[in-house]
Amino acid sequence: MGSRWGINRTVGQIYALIFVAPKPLHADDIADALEFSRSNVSIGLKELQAWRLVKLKHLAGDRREYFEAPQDVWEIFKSLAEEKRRREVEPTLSMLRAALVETPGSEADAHAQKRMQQMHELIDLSSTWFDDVQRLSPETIARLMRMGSSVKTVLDMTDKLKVVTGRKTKSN
Amino acid sequence: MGSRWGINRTVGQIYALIFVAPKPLHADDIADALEFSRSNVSIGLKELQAWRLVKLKHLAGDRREYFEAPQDVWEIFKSLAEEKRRREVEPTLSMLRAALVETPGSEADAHAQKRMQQMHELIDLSSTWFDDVQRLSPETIARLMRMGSSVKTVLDMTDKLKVVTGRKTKSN
DNA sequence: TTGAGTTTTCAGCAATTACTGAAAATTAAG
DNA sequence: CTTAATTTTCAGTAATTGCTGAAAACTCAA
Repeated sequence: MGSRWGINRTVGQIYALIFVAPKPLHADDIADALEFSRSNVSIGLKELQAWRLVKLKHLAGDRREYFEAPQDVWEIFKSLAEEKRRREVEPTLSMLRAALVETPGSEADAHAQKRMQQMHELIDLSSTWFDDVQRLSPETIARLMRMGSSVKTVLDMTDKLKVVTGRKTKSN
Repeated sequence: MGSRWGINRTVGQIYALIFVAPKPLHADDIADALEFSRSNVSIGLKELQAWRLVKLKHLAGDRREYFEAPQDVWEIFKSLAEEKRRREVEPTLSMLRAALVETPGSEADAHAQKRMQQMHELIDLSSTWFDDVQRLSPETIARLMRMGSSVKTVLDMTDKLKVVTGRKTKSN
């Protein structure tokens, strides 16, 4: 289920187990529950740590390493998005930028650059936007989301207000 | 580059070529340009059609099938999101729902359900929201995005207005 | 209806990715 | 320092996924 987030099946299973568990787990718990080899679990946990999806906990009087998932699901979502951005989005943007500074050698090249420019703009805009939104309080985000498409009405209303009071709109 | 959208390397390359090309291409063009076997290209194109990322075009006086990418990048983004939703998000939500109607057999089960409930809410909320936003005009979306986090100010302002005029807010 | 041009299918091979067990490394208590 | 508990590494193997060429199927013009 949902192995399309850049992590593979087993790592996903390990994460799911940690996510639903009522208390932190250690590697043997996991290997035991899922019937994976101990080494497989070790690698999986490393990967989950790299994605910052699990937190390492040391329990008093126990040398073993315990892992747990953040309690707040929105937190999880943010980590995932951040890592995905760092690993995939940013490298893509860099490559596009590199291609855009080349001098086009033909009509076709020039056209390709135009297309890459469009793609760059879209990706850049979305990721910057996501970054911004991420910084809002969870409540504000929830409010924004619950509004759905009626956000348009609010934007329109705001524009009108600004016109009336003689202020310039931010957009355009 | 960006093979994490659920399509593999070769399919990605095929798409990139079609995307930047100034005019529609046919399968042999692609096989030739990328040095893939004809069958590989055929399969790749099938997949791109399934994702609705390329459009089939029949050119007059030529029996071959030509393919091109939508001109509007936002269109591309929407197709991708829609398909991803249909293929990954919806099945995930169904599985979560199925797990949520089970009667928990233990404390641990009950806790697991609580967690799954949280996850379901988050995913459901985000995907419904995306659906809603998708229906806005490209300009409205662009405006919303360019606003970034200052959208909060607008929401706050709106709330105030509603209080003054005695109307209930939509949120909460 | 035939056949040339074109696309699709698929069995077999290649490449990649994932998993295991055993051994090595690390860690902390005694 | 030693030792036992624990984690990590890694070579070998298993499983999965991707690619190819050849043959089959399709399609349209004549």
